[in-house]
Amino acid sequence: MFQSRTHTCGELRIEDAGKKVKIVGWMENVREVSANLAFVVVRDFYGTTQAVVQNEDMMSFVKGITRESTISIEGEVRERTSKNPNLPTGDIEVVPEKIEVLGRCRYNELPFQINHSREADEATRLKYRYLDLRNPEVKSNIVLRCNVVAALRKSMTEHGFLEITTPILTASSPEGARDYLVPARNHPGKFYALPQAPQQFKQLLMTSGFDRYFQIAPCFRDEDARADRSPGEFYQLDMEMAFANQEDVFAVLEDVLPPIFAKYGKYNVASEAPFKRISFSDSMEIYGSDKPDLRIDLVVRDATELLSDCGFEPFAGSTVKAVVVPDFTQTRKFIDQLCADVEVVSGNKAFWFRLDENFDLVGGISKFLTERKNAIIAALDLKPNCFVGLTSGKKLAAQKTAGVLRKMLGASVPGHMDAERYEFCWIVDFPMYEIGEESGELEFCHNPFSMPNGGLEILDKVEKGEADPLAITAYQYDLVCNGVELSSGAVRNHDPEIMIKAFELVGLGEDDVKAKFPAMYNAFCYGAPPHAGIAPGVDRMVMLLAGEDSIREIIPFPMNKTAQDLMMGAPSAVEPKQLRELHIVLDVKE
RNA sequence: GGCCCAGUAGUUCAGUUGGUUAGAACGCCAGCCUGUCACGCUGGAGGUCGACGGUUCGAGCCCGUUCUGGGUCGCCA
Repeated sequence: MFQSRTHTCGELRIEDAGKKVKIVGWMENVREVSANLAFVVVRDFYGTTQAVVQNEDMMSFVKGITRESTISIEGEVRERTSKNPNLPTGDIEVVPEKIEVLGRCRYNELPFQINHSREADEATRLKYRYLDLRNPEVKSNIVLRCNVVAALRKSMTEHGFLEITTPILTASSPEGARDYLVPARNHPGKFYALPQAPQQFKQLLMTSGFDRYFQIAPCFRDEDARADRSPGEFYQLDMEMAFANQEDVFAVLEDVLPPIFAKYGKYNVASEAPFKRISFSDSMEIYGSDKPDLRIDLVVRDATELLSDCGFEPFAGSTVKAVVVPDFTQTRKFIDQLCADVEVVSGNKAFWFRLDENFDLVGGISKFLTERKNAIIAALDLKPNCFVGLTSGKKLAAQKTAGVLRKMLGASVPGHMDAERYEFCWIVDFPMYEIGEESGELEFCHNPFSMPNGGLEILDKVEKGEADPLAITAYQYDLVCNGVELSSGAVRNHDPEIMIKAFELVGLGEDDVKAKFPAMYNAFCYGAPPHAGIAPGVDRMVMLLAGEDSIREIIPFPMNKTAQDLMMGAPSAVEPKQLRELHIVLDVKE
């Protein structure tokens, strides 16, 4: 039987000298200094400890052990004659009396070197994720994730929220993303769906009288991945509050998140309550994005009236946006690269000019501007050595391109970004409706569950032609941190009458509401509380805190971009018998 | 589905205008080394240059197709 260790590989100190100990772990390295002197490095979850081998029998035994085998070492702790101040255990070493191999690593060569696994090819890392995770650097992100989740749970519970789990096998939802479907063996031809979010369940909990709900909820969406979006599955800190409005929800997260960000984040400064509130339309106008990075002090200015008729062809009849950077000393090469990068990311061109130290407009498109030089200087408030980046196009395209330009300038021109902090803001007053690009018809902008600002009254006005449906905003909000959309939430529409009216405006009716959301509609007909909620993405939160650029770095067993688990071999073919039981006939084209 | 980037030793990469036997570092193997800690020194093994086709006297390099991976747009109530 395996006898337990007395100490971990991270805890022995100079005070332990003289003690008989047993340590266990992975044999990370053997430094063979001579024929009868070698240093063996043992690594476990907690750290590394050095053992020193000084007799020839033990030397030859150690030489026969492959790296990354698990071993146990029993012996005496002693003070090192040459200490290593860079290691917590660097003052001591273990002199082994007995070394035992617990689990032999059968390979001399690993797919990658454990301590350099982050440099290895990503597909290889994912296939051998259990080895990748042996790397303390990789492991630390998972530990961080555990700590953050535990802190979120604790804080939410302290705020009076109950953690309630909701079904994983549920009904397919007609709106939103593509569902993951699960065939129902006992119901031929029918399917469960994995939840895209516990949205309807949490709203039902509100109608059942649970006042404050939360859940670290797994969510499943069959959509394509991104660097910050894991394919298939992800986790949300899902929460909902009864008899609550937008500000009530804001107050909870403004209380819960900053201490956790400050404690566990790579940067230990987080904005405090209240977070800045920015309307969707202001955010698009000032920052060129609905997820502004407020660490950047640059803003987007409107220059349509000033420049659209200046004679420069791309500006004619277009919206023109400007980003002004004072004290600009970057080279022409830098500017050309910047414009090229903006075009790659946004798909639209960026233009520029400068005001030099002699008060002359120079570079870029300046020759189109000389006639109205004074007006431009006054309107954009230009000082010598100002750089002006310009974008144009339809309003939304000009805004978004300017947003990309702003972000790149902020990140690359020194002095415009205080990067080492977490800067939160709320984006509020999202439009309720939009004209669908494909259909050309009025459609819900986000989801149909949100309460319109103005309630039944404003919807009635739209119906009578007295109000513009595109001007209606919803009590719908995003939480943004450092340019990352952490969360969407809303005050929900709990009134069946308003719900039906909201649907009628997009050409649907009561029957559609009942058909699409039967449980919620019926439940709301039995007396529902006004309620509101939000669901910050746990993965993205941890990614921000860890300072990682890829979401896969903070997920224990991530899938690759095409939603495959290379380690487990998922998705995989199944036995014909399984398919028969599920009443499934495959129709796969080669 | 569109676009961009990458694919050369176990790993990370270099490879000039198309020209002899495709290199380096780390890792691996062997030897040396009595205080290493990214130990050091010497030597060695290790390659379907992602695949297929084309151009050429000659292709890792040029052209075409394709596969794989990543990024991005679409998509993500």
